[in-house]
Amino acid sequence: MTHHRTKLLHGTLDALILKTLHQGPRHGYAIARWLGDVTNDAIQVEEGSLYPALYRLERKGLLQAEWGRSELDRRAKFYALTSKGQAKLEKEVQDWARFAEAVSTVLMGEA
Amino acid sequence: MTHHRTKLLHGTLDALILKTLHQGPRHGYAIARWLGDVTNDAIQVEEGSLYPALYRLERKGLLQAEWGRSELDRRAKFYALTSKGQAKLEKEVQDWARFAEAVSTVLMGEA
DNA sequence: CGAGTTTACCTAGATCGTCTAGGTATACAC
DNA sequence: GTGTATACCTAGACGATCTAGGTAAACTCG
Repeated sequence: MTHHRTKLLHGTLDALILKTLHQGPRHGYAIARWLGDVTNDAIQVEEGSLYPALYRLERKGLLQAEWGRSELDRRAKFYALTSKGQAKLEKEVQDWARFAEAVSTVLMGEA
Repeated sequence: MTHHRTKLLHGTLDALILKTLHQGPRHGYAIARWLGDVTNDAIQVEEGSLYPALYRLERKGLLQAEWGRSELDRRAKFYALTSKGQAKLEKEVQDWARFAEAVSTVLMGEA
């Protein structure tokens, strides 16, 4: 049904998650939903990508997890950005900006 | 020595190659060099990524290869964009634009 | 009340693209 | 004639995402 439009996500997912949490703690499901919402579904994060990514980030000390209750009163694991995660976010944003500009230069050039 | 700055390349390499060849036939080595040059090395394509990518694209009928001689008189394989490759390029450029805009929206948002 | 849907999480294995790290051969510089 | 740059090739490792399953609880609605 939905189109898995992109292998492009590769390498950017971590940054997207970190940025989402920069607004404050959120549980996993909400992160994916939010990313889809604000990008008009240009970014669709599958759960099989999402949860492993969250563990990875937690294991690296970039996120801190805590069990709680969602807005709808279901059990949910809330993730918060650590200071290490904040630093990582800044670096990744820079990398992205540089890379995206480079790719755009090439792809959008009239040539 | 050089920094392999990015897993971000994932998924965009095909488009970058196609676009490079949109300017006219080039041999593999020259494609990688040109991408590095015009992007100030923000995009660095390793040979171990480059050649497999070229085969992939050729196998799919997006490129056509022909042996010849380089500017420096060494044997070199020149790749040219096919019409199928041209069409693919256009689609990939669109996909990139959409995706990059979405990522930028998220990452650059003040939030 | 009970069936179906949504929320929310989890995970093994497949897939696929890139990178590492080797290798060959030729041309030119010195 | 030794070293460097050009130009290509490839096996295997690696790593991130996706597929496709699964669980459990809460709400919806007849």
